[in-house]
Amino acid sequence: METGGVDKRRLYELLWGTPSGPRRGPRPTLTLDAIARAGIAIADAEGLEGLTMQRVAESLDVTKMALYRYVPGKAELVALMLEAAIGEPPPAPAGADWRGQLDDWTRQMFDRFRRHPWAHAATVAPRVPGPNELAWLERVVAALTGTGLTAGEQLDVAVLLVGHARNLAQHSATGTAPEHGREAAFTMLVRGREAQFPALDAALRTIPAQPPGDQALDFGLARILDGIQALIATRAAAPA
Amino acid sequence: METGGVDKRRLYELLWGTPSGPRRGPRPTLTLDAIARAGIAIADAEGLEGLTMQRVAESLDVTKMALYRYVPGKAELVALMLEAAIGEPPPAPAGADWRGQLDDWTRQMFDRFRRHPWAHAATVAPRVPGPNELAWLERVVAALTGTGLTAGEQLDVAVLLVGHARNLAQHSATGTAPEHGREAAFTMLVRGREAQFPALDAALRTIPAQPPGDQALDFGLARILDGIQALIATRAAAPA
DNA sequence: CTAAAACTGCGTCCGTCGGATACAGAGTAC
DNA sequence: GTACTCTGTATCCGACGGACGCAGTTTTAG
Repeated sequence: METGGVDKRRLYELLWGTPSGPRRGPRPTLTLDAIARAGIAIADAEGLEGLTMQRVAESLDVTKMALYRYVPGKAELVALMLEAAIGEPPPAPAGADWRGQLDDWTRQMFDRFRRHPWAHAATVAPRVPGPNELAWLERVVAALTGTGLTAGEQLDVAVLLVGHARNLAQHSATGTAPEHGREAAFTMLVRGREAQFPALDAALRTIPAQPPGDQALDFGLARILDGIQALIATRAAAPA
Repeated sequence: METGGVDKRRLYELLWGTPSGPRRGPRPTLTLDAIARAGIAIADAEGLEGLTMQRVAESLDVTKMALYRYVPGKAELVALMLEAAIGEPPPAPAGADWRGQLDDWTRQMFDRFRRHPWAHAATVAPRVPGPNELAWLERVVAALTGTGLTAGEQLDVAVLLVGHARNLAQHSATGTAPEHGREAAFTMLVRGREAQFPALDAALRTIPAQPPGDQALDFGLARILDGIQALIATRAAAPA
């Protein structure tokens, strides 16, 4: 049923193509953007499994097959949804150094992913990046320009940060349970198997009540930025 | 079609349950492990979309419905596949400090994810952790015991490292193109839009021929471990 | 002003998927 | 030996993604 394959050429046109001029035939009743937004609304509420061409069409008061006049298939629809859901990057915080900019950047990215939990699954497969996605990347590179990091390292930083934001957004949105933290779930599993997981058991015993929040995001982000800062310091001390 | 929902209670039994004693009726012709391994072989070759109950059954010379005597549904099968594919954690390198242990741990995890590209998609949804998954987590906590990090921080480190390994394994296995690196793909997109992505354009011009390998994994891992090391240093200097 | 051309939206159809259900046979415990 | 229970299978279903062709509508060419 699901082809799974993405029509890369057509998807590139959809993502980067300019709105065409006057065409022949009846006016299209739909817009790519409206379709993408309808899909986003459904996926936000019920996930990618709940996203059906039928449901998208219904929410737009159109037949299912009408959608295929705009989008080659479901895979390309999800790609368009992703580009629209990520949106344009927010303006860089004024007067911030590279660290402040990257910190803000990561938290903004985290927010987008958390608002659209399906986005994680949508970014697992290799994909054609859209204008918005490239604009986000541009922000990272711009923030790191002049720090002494090579271009390859700047891209590596972007990969590192977006990966962290995406990873933690998943943990935050689809937490093991609404009422318990992840520690409670682990404790239940370790109980009675202390011999098998001694270190884990000892650690879980010392854990206090977990304040809800994005503590894991903060922790990882601080470590990553500390590590980058250390590298920049060595580059500044001994420029190549 | 796909229920999407996982039977948590039944899955817990499958993952953690002990092999039952003598039962009545005919001997089962299959094993949970054999089914999981058959599924892994198919998913390794064709991804999760190519994984079908039908195909798994065929490769085991059984009817499709026979599988449902062992596994409640496809979601639980994938969970069992994941647990089997991750496998037991390798022995910790002898005589290594926490950094050496975590470095090795992350690379080993990276290897598992790269060998099974579908594992990333399988770990997007919240899940019931199996014995192997918990054993891997135990290794991280054990390595960090005595460093002054709190239990919560130790778990945060595990989340950070496994996220990085999983993220980079995806980039490595499903690279944008076999012949070009990611930089080549970006360059094609930025070309002609230099005004829109000035920093990215400038960076891409300075990029040398990219030696294939796991450079991005190394870079991010080094930054993360540097950041953790800095935190441990402050804890050692001012113990709470 | 007319006619051809092109494009939209839709109805119908198909193959495949995950899964429910019911049944016949095989093996075990009493 | 007999009753019970578990296995494997055959059949069936609804839902999904997508192909195809038709009819209507709007723009362009003459």
